[in-house]
Amino acid sequence: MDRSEVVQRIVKVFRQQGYEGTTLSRISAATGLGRASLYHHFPNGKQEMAEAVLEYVAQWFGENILMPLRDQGKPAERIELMGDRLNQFYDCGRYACLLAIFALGEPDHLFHQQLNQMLNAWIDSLAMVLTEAGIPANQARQRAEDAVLEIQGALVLTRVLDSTEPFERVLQHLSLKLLAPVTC
Amino acid sequence: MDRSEVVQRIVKVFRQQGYEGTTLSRISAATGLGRASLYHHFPNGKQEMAEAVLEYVAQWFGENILMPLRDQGKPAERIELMGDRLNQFYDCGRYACLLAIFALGEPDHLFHQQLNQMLNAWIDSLAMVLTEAGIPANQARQRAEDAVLEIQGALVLTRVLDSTEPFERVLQHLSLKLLAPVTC
DNA sequence: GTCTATACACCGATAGAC
DNA sequence: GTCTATCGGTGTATAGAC
Repeated sequence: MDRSEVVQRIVKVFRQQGYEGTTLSRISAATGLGRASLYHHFPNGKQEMAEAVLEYVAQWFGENILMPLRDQGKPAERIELMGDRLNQFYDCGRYACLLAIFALGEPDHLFHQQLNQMLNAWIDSLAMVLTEAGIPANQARQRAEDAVLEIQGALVLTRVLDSTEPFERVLQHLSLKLLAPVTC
Repeated sequence: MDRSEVVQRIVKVFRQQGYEGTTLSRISAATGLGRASLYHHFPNGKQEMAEAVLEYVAQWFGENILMPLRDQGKPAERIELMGDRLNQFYDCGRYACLLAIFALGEPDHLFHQQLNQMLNAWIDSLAMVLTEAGIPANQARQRAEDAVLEIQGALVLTRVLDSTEPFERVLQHLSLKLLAPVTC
């Protein structure tokens, strides 16, 4: 089991338990590594594990969500691809979003700035696709923000209502809503 | 300081710190009561405090959000009123939603069923207003769910982006979107 | 009701043998 | 690298005086 596999298992714990709810015991159980081994791989302890988690997710997100958005191909297809990847990433909405989880606690939380940048990068990439599709810049930004907003909201509803329906519905209508002709 | 005031201060702690992040020390600091005093008021400790918090919020929510929705008056006005109350409740989106916070952890969390009921009650009440306004039942339910979804998403974005803009924007467009004429 | 004192478990983290 | 053993600190929870 290499480091990437270990980090992926830790990601799972943080996503399920939140930052405060994630304990070394749970991480130990999830990875099969003892406490001391964990400190061998992550000398700075829990915080370093959280940083590794965030780094892994940021990289995955960049490769699987942002890059396809900036890639070639029809706008609609790129957005559909993002939807597929999101569906995979969030397991039909059953997994919570680390952005939302790590944003809890004090507003000046450890990772706040990093989270802010990630979210903005996502919105920006999405907006760029829309401007490419001929949507005015301010409208594009707005719609992109709305799309991310709906995805985040859908994740909450999916968890609380115990149904993947909201998440799947939002994904289904993503490209249609985003690329709808400008009316006003 | 009566019990209600104490509970309100505890609510604040849970909303800011989440369930796991809320410690008796923080509650003690927020209320001015020592550990032992807290156990006098809530013999079952932290869990009972969380239950009291949820009960308080459920009651506030019922009186300030659900009742007005079921009340008399034009649908648009009732929805606007809900928006005002939400704006007050979430402090322009700066406060997180307890529904989302308490939904973390295992899917079969302590409060899951209660959260589920609260969210469903909200969606149902909203859908009822829409059917009253002449919107077909299935469409009404869908739109109501969408509205709650957008509010939850806006809370996440407002936190992470450090701007109340998304939340305020969502509230502003609530009644227009909900009561828009059916097109299909 | 609130205080001091305290019990006990678990937290994150470290040391040292292997 | 992983183990056992252990540290100091903090968590929840209680007991008993006032």
